[in-house]
Amino acid sequence: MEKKPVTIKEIARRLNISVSAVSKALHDDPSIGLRTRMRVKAMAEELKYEPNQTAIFLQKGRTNTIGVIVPSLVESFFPQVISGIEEVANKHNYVVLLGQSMEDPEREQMLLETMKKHRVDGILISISKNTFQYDHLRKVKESIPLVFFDRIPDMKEIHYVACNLVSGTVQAMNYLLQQKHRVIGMVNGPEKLFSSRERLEGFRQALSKSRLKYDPSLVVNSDLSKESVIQAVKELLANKRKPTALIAFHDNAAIEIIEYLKSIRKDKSIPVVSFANLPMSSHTMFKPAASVEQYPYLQGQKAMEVLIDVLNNKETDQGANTAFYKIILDSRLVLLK
Amino acid sequence: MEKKPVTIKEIARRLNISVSAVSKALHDDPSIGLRTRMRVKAMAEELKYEPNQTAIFLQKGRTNTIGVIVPSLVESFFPQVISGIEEVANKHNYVVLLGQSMEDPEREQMLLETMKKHRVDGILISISKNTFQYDHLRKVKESIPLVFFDRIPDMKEIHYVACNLVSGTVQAMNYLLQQKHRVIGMVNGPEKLFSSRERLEGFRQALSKSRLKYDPSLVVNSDLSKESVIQAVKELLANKRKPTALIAFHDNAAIEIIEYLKSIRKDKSIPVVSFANLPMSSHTMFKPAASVEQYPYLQGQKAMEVLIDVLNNKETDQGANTAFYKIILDSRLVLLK
DNA sequence: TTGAAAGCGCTACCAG
DNA sequence: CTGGTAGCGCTTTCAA
Repeated sequence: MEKKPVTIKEIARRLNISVSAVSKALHDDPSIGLRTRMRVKAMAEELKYEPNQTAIFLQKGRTNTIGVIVPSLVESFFPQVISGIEEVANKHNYVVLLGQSMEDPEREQMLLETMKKHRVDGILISISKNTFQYDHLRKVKESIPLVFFDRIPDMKEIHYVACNLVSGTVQAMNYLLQQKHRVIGMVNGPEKLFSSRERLEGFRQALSKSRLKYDPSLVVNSDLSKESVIQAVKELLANKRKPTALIAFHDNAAIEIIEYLKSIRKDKSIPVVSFANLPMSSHTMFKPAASVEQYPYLQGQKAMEVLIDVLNNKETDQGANTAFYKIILDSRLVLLK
Repeated sequence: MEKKPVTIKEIARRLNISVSAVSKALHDDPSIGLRTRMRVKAMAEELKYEPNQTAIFLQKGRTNTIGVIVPSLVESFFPQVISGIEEVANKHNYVVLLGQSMEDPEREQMLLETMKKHRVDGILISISKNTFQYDHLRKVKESIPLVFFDRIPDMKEIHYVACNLVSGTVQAMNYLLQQKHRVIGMVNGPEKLFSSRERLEGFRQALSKSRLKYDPSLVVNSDLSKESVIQAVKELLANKRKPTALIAFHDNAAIEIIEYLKSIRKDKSIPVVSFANLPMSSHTMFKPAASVEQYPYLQGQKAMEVLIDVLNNKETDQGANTAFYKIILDSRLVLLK
């Protein structure tokens, strides 16, 4: 099941020419005579020669490999992002090294280091929801181009692509406000998460545009576990101003919330709007009334494009590059039939 | 954002010793005096030396990287397999190069070749549902250890791990037979798919054990697209012996089927049993009555373990290894509440 | 038009 | 205990 691979040297030996000639011939270097070029190609073909990439990697100092770190593939948002990444990566001759952090900052750090060791040319990462300390990210950023997507750390001087959740949240709020809801509650994510803060910002903006006042007790943070989400709902329902509509952090949370509301027979009265992390085609029971689409596939494509750009500029520029990509896609509220 | 990396040679130069001494010191080679070993380590630390894996890869002839090819990450079965793979891969210091074939045999071939170029140590693959021609697989198998999982090609002399779908199908049938169904229809997958044939086999075995005769017109193949699945259902319902229960190829198909049956108001009368490819926790409307669990995570773990074994034996054995792993996990029918 | 040689960074073998 | 030295397979000047 294994054969010793043919090398350029072997071809040279058989043809009684030098390795450098072979190398050049294989690359169609004009300085090599057509005749020998042909002979080399023929021999390469015959011997089924395949260049040893690892040697080329060493020589070129690049691996044509990019690392992708996601919190978890189980959240179906990320497979879609990865598909987008893969599409443009392959088109540009890059290959994808995958790692799941499992929402564990230590694993995240370990993955970053492993990928660095493997000399990936760049890394695309969506940080774990428990990552609040960014030293490991900063450290890696010193030596490898990093592009963040979807879950962005609160750092300066980084490249990232994400959805504009502020406007998404505003849209979600407006939808509910239009339906005459005046007391809207929000089950948010971890307080330190960038995207949680964006949601909060949208929440406040929408209220102020409608000349309603912001009541902090109507926004409850959760760690997105089922228990914590339901706990948050309980708190909201116990509020003196009881909300008549809810905004959930994402579809998974929304589903838990709706299931819970149904179980306590509040389903009819309280619509829930959320942020998409599921392919909403799936015929879910406990479906939210509307969801903010975040275009995972597009995010993946964009992130990879950014990385490729950074990689290309790195070759050209000498060091001190101070331009950082901040690509912000517009999210869009989708009503679910 | 980029620094020129420290090499072993640099450390040697600064310490006025040889590179080989440094290399050995770093590896705690006992032949190096404690004193110099310490000095080397200290210097390495100070300079933040990190070994260049690509050089080591070239030298060692292995990359500690394994390729994983799945049809698509969107089918949530595969992310779970990958998680299993990743778990044991990381434990053994391997890293995962990912590729999605998108059910396209040409892309599948392209991915195999790319991974081969990148000199992965081995490949885990679940073939696309349109792959009926195995030349590309055979070719790669010549030079790189291949382990198949879940979707197995009809080839000799391969390693694979899969679920025993025959017994799973028998269980599913028995479940329906116990409920006094005597005319059971099956919406199967592509005829050439190994797993389709296993389902068919289970279908027939169950019937014969119950002393019922097998009626070929009650099994209809589909390509698993929504249209094709619904077409299959229509055919079955139009059969002279109209089935009173159905077995679907997998949950996705089951959902389409149930949705269709509801739309034509047959829902109550026809239970549907399927094979799990969804995390069934998801609160689906149109849920099948029962589903055959296929343990994706476990399959991933086992497949990776097999590969590691093959890899280790390869080092030891000289060529002619004739033992092939065929790991068959038992599937189990799970009733959905 | 071709070849020799240096070197990418590291390991390993063999003398001292 | 330590240091040359010879590669791993390939690219790339620089001479010839």
